[in-house]
Amino acid sequence: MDERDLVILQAAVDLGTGSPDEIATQTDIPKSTVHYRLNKLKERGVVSNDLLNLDLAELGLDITIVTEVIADYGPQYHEEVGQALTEIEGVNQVYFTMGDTDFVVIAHLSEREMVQRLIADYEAIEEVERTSSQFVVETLKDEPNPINDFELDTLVDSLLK
Amino acid sequence: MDERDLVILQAAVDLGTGSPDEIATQTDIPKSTVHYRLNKLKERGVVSNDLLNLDLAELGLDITIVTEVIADYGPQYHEEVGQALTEIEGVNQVYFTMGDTDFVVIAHLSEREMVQRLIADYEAIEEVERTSSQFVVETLKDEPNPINDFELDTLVDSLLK
DNA sequence: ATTGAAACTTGATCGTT
DNA sequence: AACGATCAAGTTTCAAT
Repeated sequence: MDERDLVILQAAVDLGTGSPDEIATQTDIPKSTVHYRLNKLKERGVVSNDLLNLDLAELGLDITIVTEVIADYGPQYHEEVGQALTEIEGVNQVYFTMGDTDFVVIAHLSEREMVQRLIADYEAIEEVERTSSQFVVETLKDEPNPINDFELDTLVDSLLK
Repeated sequence: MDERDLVILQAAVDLGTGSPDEIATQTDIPKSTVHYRLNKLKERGVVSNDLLNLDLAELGLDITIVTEVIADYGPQYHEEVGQALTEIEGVNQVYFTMGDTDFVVIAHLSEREMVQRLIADYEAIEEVERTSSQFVVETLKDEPNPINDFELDTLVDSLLK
């Protein structure tokens, strides 16, 4: 993995595509070179399926944190707090939930030090009252595409409209 | 959305690709028709980015549940329980965590009734001691690709090796 | 809306450096 | 490993239904 791989991956992520042609245009790297590099990355498993599955560990994002966030001041602040949560670097999923907990937030990080920064960022939001974080020791399943768990025709009633 | 759209989407999901050609071969629908249908689905936002981003609400999977699962019998059962959790229909993410909670599980469902089924499935696992579920009222962020939150060059140290 | 066929664009390969 | 040129394969368009 060198700078050139990074340039290619960055372009792929930005463009949301694994097309050698588009990446080549964006980066000014010849498309046969892009093609060659992408193949290497695929062989190594860093990238698969049109770049939309990335191996997080390979990319250094091997720390996952699940955090429950409780906010003050009632429901009218939820949208604002939620928005602030989504903007924190490393935050991947933000769910606004029913019950005592207000938000469940999942983040992927690259280094131990980022964990402190992350929690600090959560707690720096004015309306945040309390957070409770858990380290993920192992990710046992993380399908990019939830629909993979279903045969679509089991959902047929809600779909045929 | 009709049966034909479903056949096309199912093929796309099964094949893991949005290629009109491959879908046409798999389904025996002419590829220009597949192309036409896929464009309509893209216009409507049901599908994007090579079919790997699907609009869950559009697909009827508009209920999300976050569940904490606590298991008995110590760490030697974790792999087995974790495996069982991943196999439950609708379960999308399974994290094995440190702390009092053993697993965090995220599931996407299409109907209220499925929620009871889901919890029952969790609790039917022999070693599961207790579950605590929360409805997701709103998904504020759910990036399929965690790397989108980062400029790759901020991860450069861990990557350049 | 569907389709077969034509036109076009792109991805994959190859040979040279 | 890089890359320009080439070829194979794919996607997109089009005209007719």
